[in-house]
Amino acid sequence: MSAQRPTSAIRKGRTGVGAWTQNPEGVRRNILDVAKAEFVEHGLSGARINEIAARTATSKRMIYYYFTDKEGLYLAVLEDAYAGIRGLERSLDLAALPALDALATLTGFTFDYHADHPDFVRLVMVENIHHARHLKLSAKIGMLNSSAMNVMRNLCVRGMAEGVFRTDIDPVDIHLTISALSFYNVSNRASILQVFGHDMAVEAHRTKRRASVIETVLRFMKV
Amino acid sequence: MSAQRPTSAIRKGRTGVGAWTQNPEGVRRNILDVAKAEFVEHGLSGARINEIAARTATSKRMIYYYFTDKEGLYLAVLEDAYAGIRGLERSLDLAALPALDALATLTGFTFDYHADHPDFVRLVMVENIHHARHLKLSAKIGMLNSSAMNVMRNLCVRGMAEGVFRTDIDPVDIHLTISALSFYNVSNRASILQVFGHDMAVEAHRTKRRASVIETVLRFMKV
DNA sequence: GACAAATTGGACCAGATGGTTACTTTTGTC
DNA sequence: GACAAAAGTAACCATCTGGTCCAATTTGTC
Repeated sequence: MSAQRPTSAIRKGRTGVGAWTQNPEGVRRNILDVAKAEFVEHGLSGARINEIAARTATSKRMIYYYFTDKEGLYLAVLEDAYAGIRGLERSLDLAALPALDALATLTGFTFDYHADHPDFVRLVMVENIHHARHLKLSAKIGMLNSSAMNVMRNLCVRGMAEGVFRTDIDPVDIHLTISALSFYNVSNRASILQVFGHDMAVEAHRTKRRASVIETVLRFMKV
Repeated sequence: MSAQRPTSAIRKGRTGVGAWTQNPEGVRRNILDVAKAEFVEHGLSGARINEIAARTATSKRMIYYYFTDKEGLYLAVLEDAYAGIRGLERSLDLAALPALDALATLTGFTFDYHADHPDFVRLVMVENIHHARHLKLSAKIGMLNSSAMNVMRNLCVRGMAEGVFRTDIDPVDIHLTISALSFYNVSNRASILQVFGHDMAVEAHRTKRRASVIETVLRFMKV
């Protein structure tokens, strides 16, 4: 969320004995949080290093000390954001549910994750504006994301075996559908509000939309 | 599309009698085309006025002459892009078709429009990054967009009357679904490619996805 | 031919921007 | 206590950036 003061170290503008504590992780974290907020708000080109430095509990010096340059900082923010989503699907334990319930759960979860993490959505938007150049660059992010597809693939196989899913379904296709329906409300919130006067962040709208998305996915998959 | 030379006027770097012709519309158009390409590629903050000027058949001087400043230029580009989509739905003559066919046609059309106009999609992304601040500002764009919703509303009423649509459907909801499923493939093309190795711009993928989207919408709407 | 609009050319500018340098001090650990 | 890593301070820099100004010429129209 918003940048919090590191638990130790860094009391800006103070020098002398006992003025600060070594806390590399804390400083990194602090910079990362502030930078994320800036990149989310203004995009990669729009974000200002000086501004980030100013909002930080530390200094511009430390940004370059830890992240080399603007691109390095942005990449670190991106990787940090992706780190948050990975493995989350696994915590769902879909295997315990009948395929149809599992699909509904997975869809609802995906919808919620996007709605609850607009920052992540906006970073992905920014990244797409830049043709996913940094995603391409990041070894870290690369492998971790096929896990989501594996979950989907397994679920499809099981649902077909149970006889509750159509057998001509492509896992990639249904994954795209779920992502699209979860992503769009958040990514295009501003233009939807402007054009239709409909704010997707309003609790009632969100709840209704959530149900509708699940319904859409289930109807598509059912035999 | 890409910036074309104006039909008359402007042969860069030439002076003297007969060197150029007055052509306000041509010059405006030329600037607009170049600017659009730049904003689409780099976003609002990332686009460089100097770069735009250089790619233009005319000069930076003329950009400010016609568009006042960067924001003015961007707004003009945005309005121009929206002007392209307006009224297009009306040319479909959905009324001539049974409601189900009309819905399939409208969905396919929306899908195609997005796929064929990635520039438009990217401008909308950029605009959303900026919280649709300029959309808000533009009187021009404001009114024109409710037309799409009217088309949808009429179709819904008719489909329900025909007894082929569910009666508990919200026109806004189905419109969002169609938009989301049309928008996402284009807006997130780069990250989809990166994460799944699946290029939505490949003809075969696009065709398959198109059919799937229509199927999704129809299944959702059918009684 | 007068006059406004269109167009050209290019120098110029102040402030912002990403990034660097140089140097010092403090901390933590062995 | 030695030493490297962590942190701080603050000035500095080259370049870029959006934007302006000046000064002139050409066109089209009435």
